[in-house]
Amino acid sequence: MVKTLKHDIKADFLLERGIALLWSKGYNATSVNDIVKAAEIPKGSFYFYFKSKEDFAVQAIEKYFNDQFPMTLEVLLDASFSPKQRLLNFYEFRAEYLKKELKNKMGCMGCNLAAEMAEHNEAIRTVLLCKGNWIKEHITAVIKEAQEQGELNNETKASDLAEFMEDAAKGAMITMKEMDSSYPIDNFLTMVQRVLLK
Amino acid sequence: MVKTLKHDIKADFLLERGIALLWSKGYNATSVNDIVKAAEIPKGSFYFYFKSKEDFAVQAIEKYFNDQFPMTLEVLLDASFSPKQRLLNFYEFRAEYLKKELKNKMGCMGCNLAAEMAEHNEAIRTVLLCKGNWIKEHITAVIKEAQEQGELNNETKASDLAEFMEDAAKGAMITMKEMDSSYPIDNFLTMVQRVLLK
DNA sequence: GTAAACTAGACGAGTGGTCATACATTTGCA
DNA sequence: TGCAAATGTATGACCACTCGTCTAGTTTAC
Repeated sequence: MVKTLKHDIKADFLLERGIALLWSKGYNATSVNDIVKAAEIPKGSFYFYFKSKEDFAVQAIEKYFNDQFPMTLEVLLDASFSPKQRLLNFYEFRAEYLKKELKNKMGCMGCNLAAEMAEHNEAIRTVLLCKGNWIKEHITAVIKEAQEQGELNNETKASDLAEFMEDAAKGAMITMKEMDSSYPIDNFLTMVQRVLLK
Repeated sequence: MVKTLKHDIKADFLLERGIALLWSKGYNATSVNDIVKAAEIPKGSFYFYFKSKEDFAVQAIEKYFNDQFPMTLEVLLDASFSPKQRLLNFYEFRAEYLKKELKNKMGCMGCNLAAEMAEHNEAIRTVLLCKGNWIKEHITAVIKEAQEQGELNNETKASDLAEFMEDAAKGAMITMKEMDSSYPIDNFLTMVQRVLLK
């Protein structure tokens, strides 16, 4: 089977519909039936486009990060702001998105799937790890810039600070779901502004 | 059905066996079959002890927190240390447990289940929220003590700091699973010591 | 003898995945 | 240029199995 353009366009459409389900319900609660119903294709077609449900999930995670992150990356790299201000803008932008678009409900798909699947599925763990590192590298680079310019002290290694902020954001997103409130992410943002990037 | 002592003991035993499964595999990947096999009881008996799988999960979460937290609470309230030192001991104790007992693999059951279930199951969301608040209240109280004694500055509201540290810990536990490494929780601990509780 | 404690087994619905078959489009060659 | 062969795309019935739940019944204890 050779991958044609048409094939890729339709596979991408299935991924788009499936991401919404995986994001909200997780891996095990999303069935292949759910996905084909959401995409309005017959069941049999699913296995023409994807090797397995696991293969679908791996590709869905890749697409999720490739589609979502560049939008926030623009904010992180916007040359009209100083490095430190770009970091603050970046986290504020993401917090607004979580609150407005997702209504405190869905959090981050990567984080949800990591909690559910990382221990028992190597393929999914690996792609999540890879995409997470990609994001942290970008954040680390901007922290380094800010440190070099004296905007931030360099008591903390840039990559450690990036890791800590990303982890704190993950936790806040989970508690948002638990509380059904924006308080955890608002609190995270305040702490980033007042303590971590002061 | 009247709840006898014998009944409760056996139900508790089922919960104990089930917690190990829920903790590691999550709600949807743990079947009633898995639970009765692990507890070596006939399948039919499950519904003698529990109303439903959801009811089982709610009780399992309650037992999980009631069994796990008191152990760490002792560290948090140990009168032979100052409030600030107790907070540091508390997080260090938990980090050691995650690394040694759980080998970076399983994280916190509450956090895992929140990520998987909070959006779609009110009963589970509610019990997780309630138990999470219970823990945060204890932490908040010790932070307040430390602030009153001048060990910590009171720029940050005690409950906000407690929330932030708990969220950061949750995120670190998820990344631990993702990376299969203790780095995120070690990094969390360092940041708590050097930045948050300095 | 009787009530409470317990359980076997089956229910219907759903699971991820397969496959023979059909139609559509592109290709190679006469 | 014509047309068959090859390839790409689409389909839903069907597989063996598992799911959570329940009823009808057996076993146990007093």
